[in-house]
Amino acid sequence: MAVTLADVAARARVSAATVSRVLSGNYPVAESTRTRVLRAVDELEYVVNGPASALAAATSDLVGVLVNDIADPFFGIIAGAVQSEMGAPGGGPGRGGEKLAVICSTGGSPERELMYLTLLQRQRAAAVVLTGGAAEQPDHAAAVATKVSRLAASGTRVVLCGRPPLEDSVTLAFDNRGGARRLTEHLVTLGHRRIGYVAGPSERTTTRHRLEGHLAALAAAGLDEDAERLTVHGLYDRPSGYDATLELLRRDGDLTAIVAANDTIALGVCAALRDRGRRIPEDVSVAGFDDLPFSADAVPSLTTVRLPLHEAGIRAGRLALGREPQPPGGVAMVRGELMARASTAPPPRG
Amino acid sequence: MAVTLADVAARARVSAATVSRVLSGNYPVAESTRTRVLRAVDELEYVVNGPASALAAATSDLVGVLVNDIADPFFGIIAGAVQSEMGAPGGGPGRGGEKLAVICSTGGSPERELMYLTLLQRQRAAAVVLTGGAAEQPDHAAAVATKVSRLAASGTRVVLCGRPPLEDSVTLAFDNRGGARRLTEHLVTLGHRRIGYVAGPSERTTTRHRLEGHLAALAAAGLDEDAERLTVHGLYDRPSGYDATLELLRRDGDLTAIVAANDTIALGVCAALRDRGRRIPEDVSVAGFDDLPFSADAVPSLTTVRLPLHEAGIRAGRLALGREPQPPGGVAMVRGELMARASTAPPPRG
DNA sequence: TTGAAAGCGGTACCAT
DNA sequence: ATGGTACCGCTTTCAA
Repeated sequence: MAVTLADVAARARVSAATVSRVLSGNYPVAESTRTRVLRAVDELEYVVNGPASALAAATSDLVGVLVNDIADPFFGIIAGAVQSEMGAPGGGPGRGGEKLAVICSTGGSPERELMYLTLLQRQRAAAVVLTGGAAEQPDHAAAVATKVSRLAASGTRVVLCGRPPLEDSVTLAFDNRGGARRLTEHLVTLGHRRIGYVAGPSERTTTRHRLEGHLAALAAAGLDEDAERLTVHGLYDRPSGYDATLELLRRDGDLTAIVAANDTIALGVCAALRDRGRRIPEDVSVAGFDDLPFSADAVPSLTTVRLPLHEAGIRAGRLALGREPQPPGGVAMVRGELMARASTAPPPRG
Repeated sequence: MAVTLADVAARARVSAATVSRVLSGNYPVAESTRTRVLRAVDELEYVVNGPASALAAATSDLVGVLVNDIADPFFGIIAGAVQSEMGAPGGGPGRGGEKLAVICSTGGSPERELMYLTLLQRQRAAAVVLTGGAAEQPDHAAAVATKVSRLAASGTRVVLCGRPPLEDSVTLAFDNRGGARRLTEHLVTLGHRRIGYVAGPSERTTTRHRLEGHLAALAAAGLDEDAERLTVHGLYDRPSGYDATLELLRRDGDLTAIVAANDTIALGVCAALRDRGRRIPEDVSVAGFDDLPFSADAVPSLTTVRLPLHEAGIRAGRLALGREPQPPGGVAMVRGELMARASTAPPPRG
């Protein structure tokens, strides 16, 4: 049906083996034959059969990227960066090393995470990048750890991005604890005393780490008495931020600042504050986390921790492709930058 | 190295053929053997070899999804919806029909679009979903059309989503012209006379269609004299919206409304207006397009055309999987809903 | 430098 | 209902 290697070989009057060598380019071939083969490839519009190639070579050029939610720009930026690292231009038939990124949206579900890992194992993926905080249920964590080991054992490189280190893999860890701590410390320095916190789902590592940083800052300032009461958990989405804010205002109408566990939540926080007649930042300061392109518009924050998502994605991609040496200890820490916009600092009322 | 079908067959004391039948589930097998095989699969932690399977069956369970920019929520929503349509839960070893969505970010580049199509052809993808407006350069359009035909010829189903119909494929077309027309008509009805328009890149079909709708509405109201002067082109991103707005204000400082070709642009429009001291919507109304989750926060629009992106993605997925019958004529029109928020209507000054 | 041929791991047709 | 067995298209020794 479709054009095969044999067809090309016949037209170029060489053996299939030679064509294969020309295309993979990792074997010496006479220049004259080489051009002859390439011409045949061109004339026949030959396109390599990926599955056959993967079967014979025991590895495919697929790279899996697991994200919580593909519609969330946070993951979109990382995934896009990973993918951009894969694509060497010039998509001729030759396997110029171009990899294909398979982006899988787990919706935060541990089951789907495992399902996708299995699917990628089935595809004999060259590498897998796992992004986003991990679920903390012990059994699922163990299942994931096992899967990761299986993948690694079958030659799939595994890169963890923004989640706790695991055996048989490299990790790019975000400094969530430190970033969150500096964020709240900054608010405290400005004089805020009643600070609300809108956290993510409690069973995620990212959620816990950011919350720990926040609490550490409060404790250091002796403000941890009300901490628990002024913390509300939700999902990492806008509606949760909205609802959580209403709840916070119910618990303490005199808050002067609200820290959102991420920018998407901060969006909802702002909307709720506006709907309750609070001006931002004159009445209440809002602080965010992450590095979303629209956050500057939507979150007129007093202060923000900007995570270098794009760079992190690029590095994750390089690690996945083995283009970058393993970090010492297998873990590289990625720090967020504290962005304080003093001009929008609100007058603390506390 | 890895566990193979033969291993499972041996352990279950059946032939490889039987194991294959049990796993694909599309052939009668005695219940007793069936359970025996499944147990062996379980005990051996067998995972099908995708490439081998794809080679033998001459089709893979990969579905390609091409988007302009994975970090743009517009495409994220569509891609996520397509993917959710692929994943039947229960990721056991059996090929329960679960497909793997390969999301490819072209960055709007025609070359990369072609490259990814080739890559997907190489993978023998089961289907390909092309989203986003097409480039209008004749040669590229022809190249894409050819590629699509090649793909279709080799058994890959092709679905076009939000782009002009093509041979050998089904199309889900957004009613950009109609939506944009109704948007501007609404502004005109409210009394606006000086309406600016921030368009996307001029070589995209989406851009042209939306602009045509806008111009048609202006022409119908006899307002098309200044239309060209009050139209600025840019990219579909925030910075372009910002810059374009500054340019518009330079050309006519008395605009009472600005229509943005999409919500991302609208974000930039709002930012620029604020930076220039204009209040929204009291001084200037901003209108958007699309259906981004944060647009309600970021774009306090007078009016918006809400495209049902999620539903469109779902339908695209169904069409790609052949779960939905082809629409009559191969083209299904998806209309956007006009969302007018009367309460935020500004007083037209014109 | 090039060719011949043995797999790689399933699938599906043909028997039984 | 099950087994035997040619392929599927490419990669990679091993020879020449």
